[in-house]
Amino acid sequence: MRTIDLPLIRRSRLFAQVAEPDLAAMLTACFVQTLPEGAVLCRQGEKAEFLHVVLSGRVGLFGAAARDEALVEFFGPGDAFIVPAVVLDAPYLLTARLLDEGRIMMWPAAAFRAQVRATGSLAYGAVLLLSGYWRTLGGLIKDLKLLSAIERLSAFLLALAPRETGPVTVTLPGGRRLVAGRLGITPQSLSRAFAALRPLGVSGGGREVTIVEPARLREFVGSRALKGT
Amino acid sequence: MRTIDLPLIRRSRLFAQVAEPDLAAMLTACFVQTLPEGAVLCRQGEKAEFLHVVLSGRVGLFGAAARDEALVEFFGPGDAFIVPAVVLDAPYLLTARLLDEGRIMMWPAAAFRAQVRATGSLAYGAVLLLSGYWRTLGGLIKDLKLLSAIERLSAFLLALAPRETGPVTVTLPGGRRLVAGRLGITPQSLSRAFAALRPLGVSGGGREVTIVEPARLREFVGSRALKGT
DNA sequence: CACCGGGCTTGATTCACGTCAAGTAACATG
DNA sequence: CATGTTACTTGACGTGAATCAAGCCCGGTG
Repeated sequence: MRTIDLPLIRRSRLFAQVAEPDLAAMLTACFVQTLPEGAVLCRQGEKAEFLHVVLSGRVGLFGAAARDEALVEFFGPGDAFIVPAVVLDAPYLLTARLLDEGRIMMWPAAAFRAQVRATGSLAYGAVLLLSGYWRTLGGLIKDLKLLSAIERLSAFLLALAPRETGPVTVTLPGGRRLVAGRLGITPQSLSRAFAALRPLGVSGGGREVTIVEPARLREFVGSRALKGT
Repeated sequence: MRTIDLPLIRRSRLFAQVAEPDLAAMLTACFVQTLPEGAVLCRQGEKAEFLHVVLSGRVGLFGAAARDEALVEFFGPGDAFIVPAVVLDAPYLLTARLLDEGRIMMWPAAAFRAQVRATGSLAYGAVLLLSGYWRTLGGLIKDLKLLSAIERLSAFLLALAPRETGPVTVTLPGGRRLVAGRLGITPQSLSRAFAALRPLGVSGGGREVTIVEPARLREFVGSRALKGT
């Protein structure tokens, strides 16, 4: 555990309410690893052994099936994922893989379970974290069931853009292949979706995409999709 | 609050770890309502005002879009839903509607937020509850992205069936329209999906469906879809 | 009994997206 | 400089599911 990691750990929502001495005590059981891109942190079907907290880099959660796999969600610094598998002491539902090189804090499952049960402030942090994730997944399901591929891409781009009216340039979180997985479509379809959005002022080179007029895009997806919200 | 409700409340995972005197104190802020089928408990986009705990009946969470809406998940007795919106003090992401007549406990949002922050055992219960829900949604997304409609129906039926080998009769949680929404397809497609499964030993009258040989169905969905789990 | 309305099924057609297959561009490697 | 290699785009074609449109079955009502 390097001292350089501490501020990153502190910043996680999981620890926001934990008092300083408690935090120090908790972390004695943990260790930090630097891992390369592509490293697998946990595998679908295996028993939960560690809670992982992302300190740097990004992690993707994948669901595997016969031939292909789908990205379910991804996480960045400050996120603690697979909390559910750990607290319920259940097998991992998904496979986690590093999308970049990154530093990951490992927290032995049994120790974490005991801490959550014993420390109210940690449990509260977990509630906040899980609440955010639940909303993310709920929104994802809504999108998958109700929106077309093009609409989902629009919504995705808008979510990436800061709430502005002028032209914005957003950076895609990874290659197009990854984005396609997140949207639940193939890379080819993603390409077509980008082409379909070009007339609406979405010009995309490589990993950078600029939206000429977010309002227009917002109106497009809004009119076709969301009523409330 | 009727005394008849207490055992139901106790049974909820949310309160599993809460000591008896604490529980009594918490419940002073709550009240219980009997509501008819179709009653709307909360509406997408509105600010969270109550946490709802289902005591009897079933509740569906729907996402609304321009013309249609999709069922995201449903809940039964013991479930406390929209915890995330309440603890984050954020607008509801989804609309909740009663699928049957049912008794619902209402817990004012501010009071619940304060209790979760103050009472570790309640926060721990919330962590368990949310963990379960996260896994449900994660599985749902995996299914939506990787499985065909027929495969999703198979998996859904198998999840309803007790872990048996012999012929099983399962009861659908509501009309076919509802099931179709849950699976992310139209009622017509559901009908066709049932027809497609008939050769595999799935005979469906009305709301009861009997599976002649669960193992065969399991093999069907397994071979085509899930590798690990 | 005739009548009607809602839920389920079935058929014909349409459409979105996946699949297969080239083709292009950027970059590293021999 | 030729050559992979990888990432992205584009086109042609097939398919799964939505849509449109009847029919069917069943319970309620006059």
